[in-house]
Order: sequence, then structure tokens, then C-alpha cells
Amino acid sequence: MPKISVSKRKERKRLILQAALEVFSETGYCSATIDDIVKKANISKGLIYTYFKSKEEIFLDLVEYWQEISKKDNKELNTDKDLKDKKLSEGLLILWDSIVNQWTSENLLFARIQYEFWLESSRNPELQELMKDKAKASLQSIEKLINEGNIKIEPSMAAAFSRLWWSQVDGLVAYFISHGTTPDGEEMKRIREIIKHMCEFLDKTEN
Amino acid sequence: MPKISVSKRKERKRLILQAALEVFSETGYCSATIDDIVKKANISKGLIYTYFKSKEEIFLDLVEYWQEISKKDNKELNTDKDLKDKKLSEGLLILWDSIVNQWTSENLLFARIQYEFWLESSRNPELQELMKDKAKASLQSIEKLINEGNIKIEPSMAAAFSRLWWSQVDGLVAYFISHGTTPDGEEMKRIREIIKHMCEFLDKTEN
Amino acid sequence: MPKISVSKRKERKRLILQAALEVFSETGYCSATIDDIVKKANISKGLIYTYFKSKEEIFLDLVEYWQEISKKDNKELNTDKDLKDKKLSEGLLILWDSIVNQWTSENLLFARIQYEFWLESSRNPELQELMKDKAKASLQSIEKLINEGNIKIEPSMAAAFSRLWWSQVDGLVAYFISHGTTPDGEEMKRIREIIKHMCEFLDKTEN
Amino acid sequence: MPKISVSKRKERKRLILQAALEVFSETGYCSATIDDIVKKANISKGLIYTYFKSKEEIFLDLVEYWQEISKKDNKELNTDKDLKDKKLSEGLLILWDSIVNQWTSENLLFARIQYEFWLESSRNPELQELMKDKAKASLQSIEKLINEGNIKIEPSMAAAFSRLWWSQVDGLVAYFISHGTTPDGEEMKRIREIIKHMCEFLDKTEN
DNA sequence: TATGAATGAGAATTCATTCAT
DNA sequence: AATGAATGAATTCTCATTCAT
Repeated sequence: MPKISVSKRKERKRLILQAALEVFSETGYCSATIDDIVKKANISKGLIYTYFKSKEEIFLDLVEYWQEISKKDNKELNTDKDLKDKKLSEGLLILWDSIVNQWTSENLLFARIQYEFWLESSRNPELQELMKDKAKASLQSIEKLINEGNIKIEPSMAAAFSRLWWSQVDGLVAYFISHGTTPDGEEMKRIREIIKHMCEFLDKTEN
Repeated sequence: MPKISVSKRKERKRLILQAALEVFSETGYCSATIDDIVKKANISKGLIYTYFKSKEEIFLDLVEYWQEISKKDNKELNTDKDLKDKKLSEGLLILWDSIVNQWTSENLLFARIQYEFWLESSRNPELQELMKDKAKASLQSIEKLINEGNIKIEPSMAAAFSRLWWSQVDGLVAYFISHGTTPDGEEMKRIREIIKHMCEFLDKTEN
Repeated sequence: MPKISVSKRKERKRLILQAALEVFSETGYCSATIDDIVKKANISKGLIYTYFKSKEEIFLDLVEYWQEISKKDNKELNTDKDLKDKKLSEGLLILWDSIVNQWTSENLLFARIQYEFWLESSRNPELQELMKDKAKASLQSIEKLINEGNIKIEPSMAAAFSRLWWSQVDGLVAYFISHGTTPDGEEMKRIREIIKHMCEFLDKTEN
Repeated sequence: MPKISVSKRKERKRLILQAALEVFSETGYCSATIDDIVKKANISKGLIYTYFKSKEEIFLDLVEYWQEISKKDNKELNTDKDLKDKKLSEGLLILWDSIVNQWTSENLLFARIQYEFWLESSRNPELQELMKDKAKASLQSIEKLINEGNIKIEPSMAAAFSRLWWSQVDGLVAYFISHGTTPDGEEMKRIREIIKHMCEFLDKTEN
């Protein structure tokens, strides 16, 4: 019989993870201190060690938290039920628009932590596995969209398209991170045109 | 009056920067220690402080060093004099091929340091300026290629295309970093097809 | 008005002290944690502080508990009513045998805590007083045995003998602690022979 | 080419170990802090970690240092060349006297660290091995004395005697530790008499 | 009473930087 | 110039003790 309920505890764990997400994103995993996190989470230094047994465990658990949040965000994107009735390229463009719309300054935090994870995963096999899973899920969401369309695309081509699609997105995110801002509206419009053209590749590639 | 010649000193500075590049890339800026660097550079701990006044200065100076090396690499790519006589989309594809060919495991080092810089630059305005310059130069190299072609493309569209082009590249690099490997050959072929299609956008977009 | 009866409380206090004895003996006073103790005593962390006001107090109170247990053990030894009718040296040997028989692995616990106390008492005057009392009682039990015998021994010689007698015992206990085992049976037999000889010293030393 | 010579380094290592010996003896291994040691050794906190990689390593290395010192002390005892010409019991008494004479308050430090080691060795197998070796050497020094005498004693009896001899010594040391003082002179004299009697056991036990 | 969550002072260890040689 | 020993501030983590329930 725990003194605080299981749900309270879970709630607080999320609170700490959210604080950790912000701190790690702002400062970087290694530079960030436990002090920073507990201060942001408004708890004492000792308490955090009843939730996580080390700084590294916070980081690793954070991946899962981040994935949950991302999944939720993506679900919001995908629940647009009309997507399936549109031409495939139109559906992809709608998705693209909603992703781009996420790139607000609050989401810079999210963008950074992803790259933080990617960099770390290149040195930490455990993390790498986690990140591969996440990547696979993202890829599959596009593949699914493609495969569910009216046009029959070869699966391997759908996979390649999906990879390239996310590469564009991730590359623009990298720009967003390093410059602190997205390309201006005019430029984004033109980029969208090219993306549109790229998506139309699928319309023509019927298997 | 220095006891070693100016050129010797420059030479050694580069040696240290190369060591730092490797160490920072392998370990990350914050986790890396001065000891790691001096050991790799084969110099004493005290000596490095006659070249750089702090760890941060090494990191900042490294950007310039890294840019030089990158530029040299890019020059090798661009010296293909025939590019201009080809169709624009073909020229871009050739460039793409040569970039992709660089992604060997030795170059993972380079890929990682770039993202290390990008992440840091999002927290360090001085670094951000440096990275913006570098990005601009990369963008312009594509824009120039486009503008020098036979087809007249609106400059702003050339810029947007260039941005998207590099986003793809950077996104694939991110994949390379996080997965430790590039997509397999078959997939890269298919990606190339889509890239080709995307480049052909330009052929049709005469101003 | 206490919610649990005084006797229940005493009973539980002993329970805690027994747990503390085991934990302190296994881990050492300083290394042992309150958590270890409450876990072994099956009570909550908060509760222990209603019985003892600090870790140190537990340790100090433990001395008394340990002395009680020891006394009980010794009583069992001394209740051999025939001792007095034997020759003094024989009586001492019988006592020696019964002490040696106690040195089983379960009693390693007891042996260790004694030395734990002794070491601490060399730094803590309060503890030192407690331990001196205990030592005195042990000494006197032998002195009494000697003085009650038929042979008249000078009191100061009885005291000296008693001291040496316990020194042997304590020294063998130290061996037991540090080696995790007593000398083997054959060796103990030979040691006993020498002890016997030593005890015979008294038979000849009539005042 | 080290900046300080190998011998200077060794010298300082001994200095640190001496400081550690004092601190661990005064405070106990677990309670003692690195700060205490570096303060006593008059060095900075960081420096000690260039000599030892952890507090535990200091403790373990200390065993060796302590054994060296003890060996030196024992050598001084044993170099008494006349021992061999005396009766065995007389030789043992002379040795006993010189050991007892060591028990001055400066040597309380030494006495305590020995018991500190013994207690710890009951929890740490690595340490236990080291301490067993030391014990064996001590035992053998007495056995050798016995075996080199004119009287032929059965080896196993020599071993048992040696064990008991040291038990007495160690038990008196335990008294010394816990009481902070040795028994008074008069008592020691009487103890000596009994010891003498015990040693005479050997004179009569010719094989 | 009883619980165990919460606190924060304190300990070990690391490492950028300085300094004596 | 060059070395690497020396420093000590900063960081992670532990745990005795307190406190709200």
C-alpha cells in the first residue's frame, strides 16, 4: 500500500520526464545536470532517485516518453479520415502540411531531443535499438498510406519513398534546429511545390 | 620570438584540431575530455592551452577546420567540369551520387560532428553564425549549379530547391548516424530514382 | 496513552535490535543503512524513529541487548553445577569446551558484533564504558570460578589469569572472524592441551 | 619522463598511505572521508586520485603498506640473535616482552587498523586472502623459533602452540583497543608468569 | 501509531585549467 | 616551448532524518 497512489506516481514520473526532456533538449544530455532537472520538476534531488536510478536511466526512459508523445502527435495527423479518398500525392501533401505546421518554437524542444537521441544512439547500442524501432514505425506510417491508396506501388518502392520523405522532413528539422527558425513562408511554399512534384512520382509509378 | 616556426605551429594546430574532431565526434563535445584530445594528438596537456584558451575555443575553432576540409571535399565533387554540359537534372544526380559515395564508415566521423555542431549551434549564437555561413555556402553551390544551367530558373525557386536538396541529404545523413549504416544498395537505387524525378522538376520549371 | 501495550512495544524493540544486530554484524555499523534494518525487522522506516532517535542510538542500545543475550548464553555455560566439585583446571577446561562449541557459523554474527563494538568503543567513550562493564563481568565470572575452588589463589593472580584466559578466547575469535572458520579439529585438540597446561598453573599456584 | 621522479612518487604514495592508515584507524574505513585523508596528507583532493583509483583501492593498498611496516617491526624483534641459545621458553618470553613493549599509545593506531582489516576481511574475500597470508607469516615466525630450538617438537604441536600464542597476543591487543590502555604493570607481570608457564609446556613436550 | 515519500547535507569522483619546473 | 603534476569547483548519487497523511 504505497503512500501515494500508483497513478499519482505515474503522473509525477511523467512530470519529471517532461522536465528532463526540456532540460536535455535545452542543454544537451551530458551538459545537463540532475540539479537542473529537479529544479524544473520542482522536486528535491533525492526524490528523483526514487524514480530513476541514474541520470542515464532518465535519458533512456525519456526515449519511451518522447515516443509516446510523438505517437500521439502523429495520431492527430493521421486521423484525418479524408486522406484515403484523395489522390495519394494529395494525401501526402496534407500530411506534409500538418507536419510543417508543428514546427513552432515550442516544438524546437522536440526536434532537438530527437537529434540528441540520434547522436547518442550512434554511441549507445541500447539506445540505437530503441531509435530504430521508432524510425521503423514512422516509415511504416507513410508506407501504409501509400499502400492503402488506389494506386498499386511496389512495396520496396513504397519503402524507399517513405525513407526519402522522412529524410526531407528530418533534414528540414535539422535546419530548424541549427538556424533556430524554419525557412520563411515564401520559401516553404516553393519547397512544398517541389514536394508535391515528388509525391506525384508515386501517382505515375503504378506497379 | 617563438621557439618553433609559425608554420610548424600552424601545422600542429591542425594536428590538434584533427584529433579534436575525431574525439568530439566519437564521444560528443561535452563527454570528450582534454585528456582524450591530447592523447590522440600526442602532445602534453599543458601544451594544448598555448594553442587554445579553453575547451570551448577548440570546439569553435574546429568549425573552421571542419569547414575547410568539407570545402576541399566539395571541391573535389564540383571539379567535374562536364556537369555544365549535362541536363541540369543529370548534373544534380551526378553530384548526388558523389555525395552518397562519401558515406563510408570513415565519414561517419564527419557526419556526426556536423550534427554535433548543429545541436550546439542551437544553444550558442556565435556557433550558429558560423554554421549559417557554412549552410549558405552549401546552398549556393547548388544554386550556382542551377543558375549556370541552360534552363532559367527563378532564383527563389533555385534557393528553395537547393534547400530541399540538402534537406534530403542531411536527413539521410541523420539516418546514417543513428543507424550506423546507410540504407542498402537496392533501396538507395530506388531513392535515387525518386531524387531523379525530383530534379526533373527543374527541367520543367523554366522561368 | 500508547496505542500498543508497553510489553508489545518492548517486544518489538527487541525485534528491531535483533535485526540491527544482524545487519550491523553483516555489514558493519557505518555501511549498514536504516533501510537494511527496517527491511529485516519488517517495519516501516518512520516507525523505527519512534523507538530510537538515531542510528547511533540503535547501535548504543544494541550493546545492552547483546550483553543480555551473551549473559544468557554464559549462564547456560555456568549452570553446570558440577564445576565446583572438579579440580579447578578441569572446571576451566569444561568451560573452555563449551565456549569453543559455540563457535558455529551462526555465531560468527555474534563474534563480529563484539569486535565492531570494541573498535567503535575506542572512538566513543560512552560505548567504551559500556564495554568495560561487560568485560569486567566476563573477567569476574572466571575469577569467581577460581576463587570458589578449593585452591586459594591470590586475587590479583586470579584476575591476571582471567584476563589471559579471555585474551586467548578473544584472539581465537578474531581468527574465527578474519578467516571465517575456526582452526580445524586436530589443531583445536592440541590447543586444548596447551590450555589445559596453562590452567594447571593455577593448581600449583596455591597462595 | 615523469615530471616528478619515480622515487618521489613512491615516497609520496607512502605519505598518503600513512595518512590513510591514521585516518582509517582513527575513524574506521567507512566513516573516514577522502577529505580527511588528503587534509592529513596535505595534498589536494584531485591528486589522490592520480595515486589510487578509489577509496577502496587505498584501503586495499594499505594492507600491503601495513604489512611492510609490521614486517619491519617484527624483524627488529627477531634479530635478537641470542634467542637461539636460550631455552625455548625463555626465547619466547623475550619475544613476548618485546611485543608487549610495542603497545604504546602511538601503536594503538596499528592495533586498530589490524582489527579494521580483520573485520572487513570477513566481508571481503580479496582482503581475506591478504590477511590470511599475513597471519600465516606470523604463525610461521613462532613455529620457526620453536623448530630451531634444541627441543624437538612435533610440527603440528608447534603450529597449535603458535596459534595460541598469537591468540593471546591478539586478545590482549583487543583489550588494548577497547580499553584504550593495556592492563597495568602489575597485572602484566602476572600475565607474564602465566605465559612463562605456558611456554614451559614446550620444554616438556619433547617429541 | 504507522507509513513511506520527501528532503538535503555530505561523500566520492572527475576534469578543465593552472603552474612550477 | 613543453611537461604533466596539482588544484578545486562541480557533479552524481546516497542515506539519515523528517513530515504529511
